[in-house]
Amino acid sequence: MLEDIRAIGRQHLEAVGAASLSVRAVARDLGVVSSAIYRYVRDRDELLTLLVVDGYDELGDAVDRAEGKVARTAYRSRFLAIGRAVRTWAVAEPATYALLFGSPVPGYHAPAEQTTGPGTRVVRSLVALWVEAHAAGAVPEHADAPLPQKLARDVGRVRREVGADVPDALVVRGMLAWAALFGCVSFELFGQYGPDTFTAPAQLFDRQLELLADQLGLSDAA
Amino acid sequence: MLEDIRAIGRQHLEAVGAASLSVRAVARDLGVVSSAIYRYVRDRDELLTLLVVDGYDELGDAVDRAEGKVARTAYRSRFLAIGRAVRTWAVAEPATYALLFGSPVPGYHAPAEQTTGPGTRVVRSLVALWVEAHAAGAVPEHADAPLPQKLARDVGRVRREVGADVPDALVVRGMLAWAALFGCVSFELFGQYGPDTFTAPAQLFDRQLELLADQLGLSDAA
DNA sequence: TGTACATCAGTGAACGCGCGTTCACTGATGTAC
DNA sequence: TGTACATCAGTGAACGCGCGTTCACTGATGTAC
Repeated sequence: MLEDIRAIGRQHLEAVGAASLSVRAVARDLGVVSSAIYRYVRDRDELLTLLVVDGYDELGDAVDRAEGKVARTAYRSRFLAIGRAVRTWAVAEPATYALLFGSPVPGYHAPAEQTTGPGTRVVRSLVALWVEAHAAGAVPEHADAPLPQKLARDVGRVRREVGADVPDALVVRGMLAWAALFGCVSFELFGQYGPDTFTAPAQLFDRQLELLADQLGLSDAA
Repeated sequence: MLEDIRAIGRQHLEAVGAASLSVRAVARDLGVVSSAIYRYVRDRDELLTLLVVDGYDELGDAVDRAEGKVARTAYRSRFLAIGRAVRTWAVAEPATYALLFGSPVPGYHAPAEQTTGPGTRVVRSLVALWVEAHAAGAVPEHADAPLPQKLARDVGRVRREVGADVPDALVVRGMLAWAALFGCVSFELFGQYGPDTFTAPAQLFDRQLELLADQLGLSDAA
């Protein structure tokens, strides 16, 4: 039943968007009276949380699966695999992607306890990849200028939080790659390129990914 | 009056988001009966369009102003100025930014005639910058692999549309920089970095911009 | 095998709400003579 | 200066709608003896 709610919630997300997602409409499509939903879900917000967590997990699974097909030490290929998996999943589930990475839903605040775990799977995969690549010497030492004080402190905190023992420059370049990766996906999905501009968006994205890998200096062999 | 509608519409956008923007609520805050709005605006959709166009224009103005303070031939600085102006405006107007660059509003389709002009101002500024920089030799010839066929055709069409006589590699790198720039802004504004992660997001963004400029090989002097 | 009972998924009516949009209207303002 | 008229911004009632949430309820299912 919860499974059905999730599935139909997804469909409605696709049809009307998160802000207009309605308990009653989901119930209707479930063939059940609207109040019945409240047996499974406290709130409209909890329904949204369900979809958020579900989405993050699906994305995380897709990324793990794609990454699993590549040799652990093929760092550059792993990065490309992760990126492509993100895009592929996003194209298949645009509404859920929008829920996770688009504009925040006004009035809804994802509960951190349920959400941060699944919500950080992709970035944790990326961090693990960079840490391993750095340890293996598959990423060069970047001669970037030292960071301004505040940023250095922030980056230090981030490094400690994720337990990543890599240089500042790599953290910053990693964050750029991460944000840029999702930026490319969002641009495509949210229609920023305009209609009919790209007949082969996957090819464009692939190139963008390669450039991001270049920017990190990521190579496959150690 | 239209001016007041715009201003209050903006406030509501901030408060409740585009999907829940309501003609009645705007009228209420205007101190006017709800039907009065229809004297100025055909539709709820036209109200949204008003805000979209207004937002694009404000952003475009901000970008132009920032770019104007930098010497035309200081290509790298011009790029940084554009990027910073985008972020600054977005931070000041997060809801309008979300309307323009976040998830599409379900059920609303921006009318191309009114929207594409203002909506492409930033990217046209970027393209102009790259074309000039390339002509001046302030951007290197990138030794990127040739594009796959479909992408090459797409890129060719884009180049023709915008009248930019630059190599394929620069077009692709430019599109990455464009998407990445907005990706960084969206990540910050949409809360992807998590709360309290960056005390100095502007410094992070600045670094990301520099890296994007590096990736293009943009330099100031010709 | 048969009865008594508890559980609990789903019902249906009701609450109070805000929404977009229409329509005939009022009444102040400004123009023409 | 004074009157007649047109314009048109704003009114207020009404339409039909869907929403989230509550609450006492029904009735099938499963368990205990």
